[in-house]
Amino acid sequence: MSETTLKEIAQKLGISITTVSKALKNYTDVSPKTKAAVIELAQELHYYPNSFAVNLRTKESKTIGLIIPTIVHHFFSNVIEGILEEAEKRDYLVIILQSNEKYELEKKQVGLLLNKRVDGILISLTNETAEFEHLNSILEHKTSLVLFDKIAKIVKCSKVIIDDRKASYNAVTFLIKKGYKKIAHFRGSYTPQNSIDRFLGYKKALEDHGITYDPNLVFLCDTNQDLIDAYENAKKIITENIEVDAIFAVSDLVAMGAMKYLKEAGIEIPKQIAVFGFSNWYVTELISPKLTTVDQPGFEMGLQTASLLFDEINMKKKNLPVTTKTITLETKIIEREST
Amino acid sequence: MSETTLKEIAQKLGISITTVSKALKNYTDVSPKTKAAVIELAQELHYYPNSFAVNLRTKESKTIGLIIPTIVHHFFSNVIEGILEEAEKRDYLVIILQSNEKYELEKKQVGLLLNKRVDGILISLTNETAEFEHLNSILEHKTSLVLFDKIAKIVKCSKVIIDDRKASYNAVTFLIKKGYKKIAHFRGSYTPQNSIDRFLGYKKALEDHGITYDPNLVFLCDTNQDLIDAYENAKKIITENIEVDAIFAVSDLVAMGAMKYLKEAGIEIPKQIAVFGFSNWYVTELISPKLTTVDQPGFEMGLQTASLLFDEINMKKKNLPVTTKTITLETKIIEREST
DNA sequence: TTGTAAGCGTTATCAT
DNA sequence: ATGATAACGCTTACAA
Repeated sequence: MSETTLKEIAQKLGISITTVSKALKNYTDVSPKTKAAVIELAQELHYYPNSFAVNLRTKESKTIGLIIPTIVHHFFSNVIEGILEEAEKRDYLVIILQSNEKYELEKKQVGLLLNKRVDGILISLTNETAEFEHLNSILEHKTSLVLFDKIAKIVKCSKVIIDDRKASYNAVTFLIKKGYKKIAHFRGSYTPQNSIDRFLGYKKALEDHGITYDPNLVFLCDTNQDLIDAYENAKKIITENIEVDAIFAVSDLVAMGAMKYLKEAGIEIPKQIAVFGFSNWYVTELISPKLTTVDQPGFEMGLQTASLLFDEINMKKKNLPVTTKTITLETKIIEREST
Repeated sequence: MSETTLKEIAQKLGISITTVSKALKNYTDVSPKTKAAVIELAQELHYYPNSFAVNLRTKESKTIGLIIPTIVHHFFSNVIEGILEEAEKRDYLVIILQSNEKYELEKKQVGLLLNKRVDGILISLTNETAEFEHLNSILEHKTSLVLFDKIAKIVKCSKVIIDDRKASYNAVTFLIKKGYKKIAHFRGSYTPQNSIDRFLGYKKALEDHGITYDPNLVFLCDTNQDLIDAYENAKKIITENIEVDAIFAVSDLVAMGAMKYLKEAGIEIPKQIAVFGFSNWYVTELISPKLTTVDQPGFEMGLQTASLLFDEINMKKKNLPVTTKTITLETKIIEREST
């Protein structure tokens, strides 16, 4: 049973391929009679267009590519869900690639997607990414590009982000207003902008509220075992008797790593030390004490990112000028028991 | 800057398209001189083949499709990672679709992938899926298919699974050997085979060890809020004073939902009630007490599933007969603090 | 209303 | 060693 083609239908009906094609696409210039006949036979033979041929003709694949640092990650997997939902709505398929936080891999994957001739690309950059020719090459290929969450400001494309600095500023301000004075920060790697911004927000909040910033209260959790880094840093605080009454963590996982040690060491949370996370992973509600955190709208980010991309693809198709925009999503503090 | 084509290179070099094509593909019947010239110019013009045309010619897309119930799920996201890793190794791209546990959606998505003419399809079925024509239609299209984790035994294709019944049997036997006698089971929905098998393993283990099976000790956690179901069921056990000294849960999340209530109610785990999970989600090590669970090798399952598919695709390409196989992955008990 | 024919960019067959 | 030509299956001016 070979695949049915337009040609086959045309032959069986004794008409031209053109007419068959038109009949199936609701062209006005086909008689109702032939149209009906074509449609009937097409259904009978289970005809469906050969997408390879359509792609070649129309020069579009109705497919987009997504490059993401890690899939096994509460925030990113939510973003993926949002992207898939929007793509489904728009009749697009999504090719997903995991860059594994490796710049070289990300670069290679951009190449793969360009080769595949996807209609657009969505990327959240790796922590290593510091050069951007691969992104610019996407633009040069006239392929639409939208960056999200981990972005590069210099690249001239649309972006969807949260205001990490502000979110972090608000979180720390919240702690200060609650009376905490010795607030440590468990920060992420030095390169990604999010991590930098969250640190900056932390610092600014302290300064704005008359607390002198103390670099010794900033602890690095930057390996891919950040959870363990956090555990060790908490241990350091306790064993070295560093004076700390609250910890503001760069992520929920880091917060949980810290809490794990604190609980094991018999430290009461938040009485002795408060802990503040970042992301609002649903697990943070399952642990005790429930973690206070910043809600980072992953699903919504996915939705908006994809939406922006599809809008841009459509504009380009109509030869209309595309303007890049940056959407900043709102975050909010979820107060629970750990602060 | 339009895309470079073979034609363009041929014209610039004053040779035929055929020769250019051959030169770029290491055919033996091209003189070293022209070959060198072609390759040089191709590089200069950043030539890369138009995949749409290649697809049409070769009738393959070097792309596979993956349909999965939920992405935001510790086990499934690990499977995805495994699949992507294997696909990368074999130079394939992966289109991912989320069926959201909806049979109708799964069915539609199979259609989308078939339309897209992917070279193969990977599916973990939804809990609702009870009819299989859509899967058989994949086979009729001569498209390779591999089912994993949530499979349908009747469908004639390769499969990768774990032995849920055995894993569950072993888990419950472990509890019995530890001296627990009133073992409750927090089970999953009635339809999916995994859920049924885990229940059956539970029941068999009791019977084989002289404990009469008591249906009143089986609690259903089947909504998409299974975590909350578990919480409520645990509450029921405590408030209604149901005699239980251990809970064997169908998943880690369900186990955590139960633990959440038990901890809130001041029940000591495992002293008063032990809790046993299923999957070995990394979070189970982060909570206290650390959860005893069954290690379910998600990443490995992804690797094997994809590998099976690619092998099958290759066999088909060579017109060799394909034999379907079922791989059963080993699970093991991870003993921690909750039992 | 219907059909002819060109073209999308490759690959493969068969001559030269 | 090189090239002419057909074919993959579809879309779309343009004719009839």
